[in-house]
Amino acid sequence: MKKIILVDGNNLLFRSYYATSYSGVIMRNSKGFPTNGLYGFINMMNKIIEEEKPTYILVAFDKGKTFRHDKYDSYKAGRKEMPNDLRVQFPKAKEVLDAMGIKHFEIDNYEADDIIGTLAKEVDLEDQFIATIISSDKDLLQLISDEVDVKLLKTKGSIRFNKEVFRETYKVEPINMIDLKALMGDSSDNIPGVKGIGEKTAISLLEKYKTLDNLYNHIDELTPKTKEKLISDKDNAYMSYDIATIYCDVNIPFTLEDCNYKGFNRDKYIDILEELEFKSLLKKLNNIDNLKKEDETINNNDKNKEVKKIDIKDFDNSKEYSFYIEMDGYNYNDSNILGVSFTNESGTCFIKGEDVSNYRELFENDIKKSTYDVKKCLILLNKLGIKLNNCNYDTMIASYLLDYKMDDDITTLMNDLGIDIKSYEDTYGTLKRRKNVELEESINQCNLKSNFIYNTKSDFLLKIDEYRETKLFSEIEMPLAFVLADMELTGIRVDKDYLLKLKEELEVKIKQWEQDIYKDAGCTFNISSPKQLGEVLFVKLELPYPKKRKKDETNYSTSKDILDKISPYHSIVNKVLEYRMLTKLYANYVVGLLDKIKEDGKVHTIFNQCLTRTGRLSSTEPNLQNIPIRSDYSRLIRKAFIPEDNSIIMSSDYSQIELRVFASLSNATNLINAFIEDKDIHAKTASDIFKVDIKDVTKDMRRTAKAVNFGILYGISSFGLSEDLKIDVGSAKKFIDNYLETYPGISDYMDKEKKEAYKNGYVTTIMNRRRVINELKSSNYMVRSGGERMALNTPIQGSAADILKKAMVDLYSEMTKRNLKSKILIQVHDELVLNVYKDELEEVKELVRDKMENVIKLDVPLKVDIETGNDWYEAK
DNA sequence: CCGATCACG
DNA sequence: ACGTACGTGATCGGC
Repeated sequence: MKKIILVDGNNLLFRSYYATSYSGVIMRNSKGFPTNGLYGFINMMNKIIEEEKPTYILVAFDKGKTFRHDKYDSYKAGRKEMPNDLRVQFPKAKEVLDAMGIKHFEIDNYEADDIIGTLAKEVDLEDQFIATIISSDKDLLQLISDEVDVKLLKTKGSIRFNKEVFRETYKVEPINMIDLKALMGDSSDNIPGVKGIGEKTAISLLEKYKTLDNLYNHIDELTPKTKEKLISDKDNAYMSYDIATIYCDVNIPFTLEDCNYKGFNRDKYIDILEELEFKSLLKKLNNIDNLKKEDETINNNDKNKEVKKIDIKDFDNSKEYSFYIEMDGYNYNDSNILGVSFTNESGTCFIKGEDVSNYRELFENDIKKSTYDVKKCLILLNKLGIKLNNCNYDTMIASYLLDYKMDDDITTLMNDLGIDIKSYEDTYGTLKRRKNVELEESINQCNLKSNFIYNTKSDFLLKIDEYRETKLFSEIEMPLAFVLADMELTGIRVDKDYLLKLKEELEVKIKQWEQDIYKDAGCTFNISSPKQLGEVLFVKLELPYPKKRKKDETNYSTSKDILDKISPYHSIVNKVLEYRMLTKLYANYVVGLLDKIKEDGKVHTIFNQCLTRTGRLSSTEPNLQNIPIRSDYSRLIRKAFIPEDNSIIMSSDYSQIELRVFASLSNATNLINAFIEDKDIHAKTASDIFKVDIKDVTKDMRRTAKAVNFGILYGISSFGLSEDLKIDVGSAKKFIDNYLETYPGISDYMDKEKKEAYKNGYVTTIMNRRRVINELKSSNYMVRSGGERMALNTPIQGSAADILKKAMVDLYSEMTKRNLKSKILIQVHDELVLNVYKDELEEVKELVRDKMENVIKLDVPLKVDIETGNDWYEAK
């Protein structure tokens, strides 16, 4: 049996284009030719060839709009014109295919679908071939048959649909995909479908009635609502049916046999890659060559050519090595070790999770080690009572500092560097649907990962050095991972009874508000649904909508600032606001938090050290960085966070750290002096810009000045400030101009910062943390100005993050050295929360102040405010 | 699964 | 003439 791969070329190029040009940033070669679509396209074609190993392959393209659709003007009108930057990439794509030795075809007035459909039918009719169709368009699923399956591309990975899988998913035959699309529509293809009918409803309808025609024949059996929808959109349904139907009768001037694939024209392929300047692809090509050479000497039957497998008995643990721990879940707090691979210069070996305890020596000895996500390792090993010594290199942290595209799955980085390996999710399945994985595959992947860590270490370290981030890496981020691991393991105690009491109290209050709101509205509805709420407020109660609505906008925004504006017109509005606050508190901070309390009566958050673009940490499960404080009632949640026995909670937060950093970076003398004199900075700013004595600054003036100060940190715009202060743009602009006149140097600083960012393509913080800002290259004004604001804000937010991170490392190291029982528990961007034993109170307080205030020497002093209490509420 | 909303710095 | 502040995470409704 011969297998032919049918690829939807338009679909592939479209996808790649939009996948890599988000925010309007277009990747180009040095001649300005747009290449973003092609990059993904070529990668995808390579992946197809590797995975499918086709002997027959064809890529189909659209040519002109299909005449069948001409009668539907509205359909045509709704289809967006192809951006020019994308259009010009099509001819190149075809050149690439020629160089790759892949046949491609297009024909006047037909779409790629139709060509694929015709060939799929041909495959059905003869008995030499079977076919696999590759696209992300579900429409093509209608072509599935005994001989034809579809590999449906998803954002992450792909799903292979054959008849059985299709039936299981959609409960109908593949050909009824057309009926399905007729009902549910497809926004990406401008197929309207029937309004108000989504995938779920459409499937359940077709499960019973099979086809669109039959459904309309039995329309009286349906619920009144559905019936009405179907009747009012009948024309659209049938038009959608027409559009979704793939035409399978194209005149094709070649045979399936003509699609034989014989491999690349290497020289031509390299030429094109060079022209497009796809260095990583060229490098990959090179690597493959090298691998092939190595392959013959090392291992000639294994798929993972570069790994030299050795037995654990033969592993020499006296020389530097890397290790990779594969776990059995997604969150290391609820997972265990599945297996570990170790790599040194002589090869890679693997041990199973259940054997790890027998090899504790491999973690606890003094030999230099490397890994990926050392914090994860520390916590997984801790469950087995195993320590980790001398692990001073973490590929995750290194790649984060080098601003690679990465996440907590090492395979993202590996793929990015051209190594072919399935993602964790592709291998082990999703949290809900786990896959059975052969031990062999697990071992191979784990080996590859460990091998990768070992082999890339020196390159990464060199690059870190080149970026002048060595100090940041070795003295801040690496040690910080150990601090964070300790904080996560320690956890924070939560008063469960208190939360349960609050829960009951909230349930009563929420019910009361609910009834009250229904009474005001004259009907019951889901208050939490912005759609229904908008309907009640602005249609039923006819409250004035205070904002211009864009045409074709169907929903009213019911956000807080809108509701604040209309609250004078009806008593219901404030009730809704109150209801919102209470339900938020209930779901997010009472029930949500209760769910996260472990058997030890504590919550153990996970701090993500390698996520934010600015260098800050983030916190999840639960997020302890957004516990309420701004409103009196909500902040009562903080009473639930309590100390250990014989301890108190201590909170130490930097006063105005970002503004201080900004003053220092921008060299604004007036601002610097204000901090040196330890003045109320917002009041001082107010007195400066309103030109009044500081004693005469009113509350309102101070509030305005505060907003301007914040605006400066965010990369101010007069519009943004006017929104925040609810004043007109003209006055906002005046405030800003005034500010910039009052503090000379700031304007120059911001210009300089932007210029540097444009020149380099990135910005840096005081510790040389780097953020690449591709938005600056955009031709889109909005995207570009967004980039400028990032360029202005990142050095400030990022430097402040650097400072607290270093303070944490310094503080932790001293606390450990002194053998203190007290612990750092939480970091909230400019604040540390500690559990402090009463007998250590004075010592810790002094230590915290010293380490935080003297962590770095700036042109302005750093200042912390320290509070203590019997819970987090009191310590503020 | 995404957008809206809102919690924090 | 653009349509707007920087950085996060959790929950909900509605497809």
